[in-house]
Formats: sequence, structure tokens, C-alpha cells
Amino acid sequence: MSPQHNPSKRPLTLRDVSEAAGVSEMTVSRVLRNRGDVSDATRLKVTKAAKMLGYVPNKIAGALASQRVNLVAVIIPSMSNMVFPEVMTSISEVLDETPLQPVIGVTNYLPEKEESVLFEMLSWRPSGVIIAGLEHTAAARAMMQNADVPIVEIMDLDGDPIDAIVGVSQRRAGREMAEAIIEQGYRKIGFMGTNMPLDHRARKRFEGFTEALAKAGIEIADQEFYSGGSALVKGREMTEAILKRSPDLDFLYFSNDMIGAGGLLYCLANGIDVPGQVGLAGFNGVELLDGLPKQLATMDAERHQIGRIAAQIIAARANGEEVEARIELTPKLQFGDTLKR
Amino acid sequence: MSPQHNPSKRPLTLRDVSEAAGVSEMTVSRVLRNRGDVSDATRLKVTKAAKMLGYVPNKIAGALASQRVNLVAVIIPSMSNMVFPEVMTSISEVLDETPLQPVIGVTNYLPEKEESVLFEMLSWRPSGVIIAGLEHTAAARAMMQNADVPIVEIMDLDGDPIDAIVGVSQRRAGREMAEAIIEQGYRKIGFMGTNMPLDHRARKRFEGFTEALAKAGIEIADQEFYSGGSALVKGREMTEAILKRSPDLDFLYFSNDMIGAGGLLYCLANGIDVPGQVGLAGFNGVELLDGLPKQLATMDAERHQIGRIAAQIIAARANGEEVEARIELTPKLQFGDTLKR
DNA sequence: ATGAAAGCGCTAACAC
DNA sequence: GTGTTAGCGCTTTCAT
Repeated sequence: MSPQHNPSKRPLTLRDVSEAAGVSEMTVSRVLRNRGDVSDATRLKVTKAAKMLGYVPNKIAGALASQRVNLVAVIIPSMSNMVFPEVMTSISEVLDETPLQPVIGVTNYLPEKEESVLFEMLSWRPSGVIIAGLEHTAAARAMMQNADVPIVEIMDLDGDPIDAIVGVSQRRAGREMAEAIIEQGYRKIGFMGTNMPLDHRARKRFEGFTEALAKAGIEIADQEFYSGGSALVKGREMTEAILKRSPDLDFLYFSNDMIGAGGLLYCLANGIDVPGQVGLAGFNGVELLDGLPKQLATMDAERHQIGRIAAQIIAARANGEEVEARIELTPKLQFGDTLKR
Repeated sequence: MSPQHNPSKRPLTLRDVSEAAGVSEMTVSRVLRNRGDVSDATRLKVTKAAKMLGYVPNKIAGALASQRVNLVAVIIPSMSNMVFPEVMTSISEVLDETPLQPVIGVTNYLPEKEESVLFEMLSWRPSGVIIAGLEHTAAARAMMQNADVPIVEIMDLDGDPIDAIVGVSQRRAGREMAEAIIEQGYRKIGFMGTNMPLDHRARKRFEGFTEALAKAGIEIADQEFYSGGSALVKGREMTEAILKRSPDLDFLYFSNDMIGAGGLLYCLANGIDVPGQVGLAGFNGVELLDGLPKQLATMDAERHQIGRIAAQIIAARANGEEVEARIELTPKLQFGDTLKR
């Protein structure tokens, strides 16, 4: 039976269903939540009445009464960077198997925005929080500490977690990339990245990278930073600029795959031998780029795993289970076609 | 002053703040919401107490009491298709200027999932709904009709809206692309697209496209469909397959830019003259692809405008303003470098 | 400028 | 198996 148009425009309540079905509100509530024993006869009466009226329960009232909210706050810096939609997809997949529902907040990499988004979300008393990164304002940390819900910080691993944490060590990722590059004999290394002091993960990768170079007695030979605009275009432009300025570079490390792809396309278009004359590498392992003329060397940031595990931790905790609080994932180096081996 | 760790783990209530500040709960409530007249002295006392305790208001109780919820439900088919994160970004930008907050639900292109997500979201009594597409289950339509909140259907324009609608006519987009292609003298036209019967917008573009071809006495000469996997790779593979099978094709129309880019890369790698020997076009105008060796011809789906306007409609309605209910945007043809002119 | 009382629409806990 | 009662933590309304 298809629901009728509600003429009164007054939102329907349990009471309306209760009257239509001729049973108490409590019984209606039980039927609608599949709780407790209800005879098949009443169950049928109630579901029929509810459907006929087009009743939509009021979760606000339900949540207030039961002190239970099936929402999980997910706080990410951006939607434009494909990495985060991908993490979201994995989180959704896992939560789809549970009664939990993700609610997304976006911070634009701004700590104060993060703080306000967090405040807003915590005021809905969610069953858990998944938040990108380890750097938060003092107030944000305090809120999460006091909230008494599972908090999972994701993506990064270098720092002090509030509660649970799942991610890859960004420093280590940078370090391992540097080591691989050195091992292949590259020595004159250029770096390109975002000009975002607030992207802590990019910063840590860079630090790990230079640190490992230093250990081998090597310094970054040249660098370029960008902000805004199409990453592919910026990658091209920066690569052109850096190679014109420092034609003797034999390797270019890009802080993300999109600018790396731009650099790769520039090299190919200009007859530069990759990886013979110049080697290239990015970071993230975005699937989006499979299918380029050459496969860019990169490091998989394991974001699907991260999303999945973070969601599992929240789900487990919501069921009162104890779970390990620190999950370190290992970023895997992919040589692709742009890094000799 | 930095908030203290809450030792009791009992969530703080207005009452706690009220006691700490030595004023009534009502006064605390007024201060925290900036409503009504409160003396500067009490205001200070209250804000101080609230901050010291680390009080986070309970919006659930607030919403129940005030019958007002500042959430806007946004329902989209997918996060993997960059189009939707982009729409989201624009929606967020606009809502950031208001007290409203977007809440995202993902349907994976499944009508039943859409129905359940919608039900879930409506049960939180949001201030508005933004939902992609015009095709919904009967129950979903009924829910939206009865919900008595502004509903904005976005992206598409070909069909019967429930309430407000903002988008581009997908049929027209397909038609206009076909007309442009014919006008440039192309006659042997191949089509490539997703194998998704539930992607109604792709389907309508295809219908518009073939319809316009038919009017010129032309039929699709060959076609390929794909599902899943990296769109760039699929674009390459399909292009290779279709050109091997039908080497006399002089134009390839791709139902989205990503597979179009794959096709473009294939042609370039195989010495096919674009757009001389074969012309190419996609759909969406994704910025992501600026920076390819050649700019793919495409049609901007205006998704930033769509997101912005949809959010503005919700915001206006939430303020009790009347606003126009049907906004048709015009997809703009971009010739790029892959369509003769 | 501040406070007291009533109640938003549900569910927990207990009765029958 | 079903009903009754008492709140959940706020805001609305009205009083002072």
C-alpha cells in the first residue's frame, strides 16, 4: 500500500499510529523497533497503520529518550582531494553493515573550523568520531577527551593519539621513498609540493624525506611549492620551471600523485627519458591515475584499509567490545615505470 | 581558560552550568544561544562557567524542544565520481554562511538504498533535503511530499520535480553535443559509456544524443559499455576495442570525461590524429583533467552552480522566503583540442 | 533582566 | 503480550 498524502501537514507522531492501529504507543514503538514480544496480529496491524499514514519516526525524540544516537561523526579536511572521498567510501561500506550512519564534516584544513565542526557534531552526541590527523586545537582535544565516545584519529601515525589511531607513519613514508630513490642511484633530487603549512601529513612526509637524504649526505637540490588550481596543470608548470632552473636534476619527488602525473605528462611531452634521465615519484597511490602512459611510482597510503579499520573500531566499541587502539599500516612502495630498479 | 577534564564522565547538562554560574538554567540557555536580554555581568559569568566545565550543549534535547533542526540532508549516488564531491563542496560553501549544516547520505545508485537513506535522514527532521536526480521509488516520493520541508532535486531537469529543482537538461546536453559533432562534419560516430541502467542522467544524455543524430539521419556506428574499474584504463581499453573493430569511426563520444581522457591518451599514444582523424568528446568538464596533453572537448555540467543554488534555495526557504522553484542551467560546450571547429 | 512551569515525542522500567 | 508512568535535556511561554 502506498502512503497517503498527509493533509494536515502536522508531523505524524507515534500517537497517530497508535490511534489508527488501536494499540498503545508503547506497542507501536516496540513493533517499529523490533523490540520485545509482540503478537503477529498486532505487529501486522501496526505496520499497516504506520505505512498507510506514511509515518516517519522522530529520531530526535527517540535519541533523547534512549540516550542513543546511531551517528558517527567523520571529520575530514577536504572533499576536493580524492583521498578523502575514498576513505569515506570505505567507512560507509563498513557502517552499512551496522545500524551506524556516518555524518561528514569538512574543515578545509583550518584548525578553528575543525574545532567548530567538532563542537557542532559532538552536540549531536554521536556514537563515535573519526577524525583525520593528530593536530588539533587544545579545545578540540579537550572536547574529544571529555566526550566519552570512541575517537579514532586516522591517516597519520606520528604523534600522540587521543584514543584510537589507525594510519601510516608519514615520516616513514617519506623516509622510505628517499631510501629507495637513493638506492637506485639518483643523487640530484628536486621536490615539489603544496604550499600548505596546515597539511601536516605532507609536511611530515617532506621531513622524513629530507631526513633520510641527509643521512646519505644528500640535500634537496631544488624545490617548488604551489597552492590552489588544477594539480595536473600545476605539476606540469612546476616541473617545467624546476627543470629549466636546474637542468641537472635526476629525480623529482612530488608530494602527491596528481602533481606527479602533471610532471610525468610534461616529461613525456618534452622527450625527457623517464626514468632514465629523470626519475619521478608521487604519493598516495590514487587509482584514478592507472591508465596514464606510464605508471607513476608512488606509495599507497592504504586509505581504504584505514577507512575500513576505523569504522570497524567504532562499530566494535559501540557494541561494548574492547579493540586494539593503535593500528599501524605499512605504505607500500610501487615502482611503476618512473623509478628505476 | 582551557576546559577541564570531566572526571564524572556523565555528560554535562545545562543544569551543571547553571549551578556553576549561580543563575537559572533558562538564563544559561539564553546566553549560550545569544537570545533575549542578558546583563553583561551574567553573560560573562555564564560563558566562563560553560567554558571551564567544557560544556557541549545537547542539540538533541534542543531540537526536540524547539522543533528546529539545522541539518540539511544531502543525498548523492556516489563519492567515487568526482562530480558529487564537487557539488558537495559548493553546498558546504554556501551553508557555511548560515546556521545550516549539510549531512551526506550515499545511495550507490540504488533506489532502495536511496529510500532507506532518505527515511533515515527524514527521521532526524532536517530543515531541507537536497537530492540528486528525479527518479525515486514511490515511497521515497511520498515521504518527501509529506515531509513538509523544502526538497531540492539537483543535476537533472528532465522529469517531474517534487518541489524545487536545479540542474541541466541531460537530454539537451546530449542533443547539443550531437549537433556540434555533426556540424563539424563527423559522420561515423562511436559511443562509450557506463553500463549502469540506474544512472538516469547518463541514460538521458545518451537518448538526447542518439535522437539528435537520428534527426540528421545518422545512427551510432558502434558502441562499448563498461562497469567498475579505473575509468582511465577502461577508456583506453574500450577505445582500443572499438577502433580495432570499427577503424572507420571518425568520432568517439564518451559519457564522461574520465573515460574520454583514457581514450585521448590511447589515441595520442598510438599516433592517431586528434581531432583530424578521430574527434573526441566527454561530459562534465572536470577540472581534474586540465593539464592533459590535449584538452578534451566536453560540456560543463555546471555542478558548482548547481550546488550553490540548491543550498541557497534551502537557506532562503529556511528563512521563510519564497524562491523560484525551477532553475535551468545551460551546459556549455567546450571545444577543447579534440573537436574540430 | 531573570525565573518557573510545562512539554517537545519518544523509550526505559516496571506493572499487569 | 500489552499498558502505564516517568522522564531524557532542552526551549517556549508566561510571570515577575
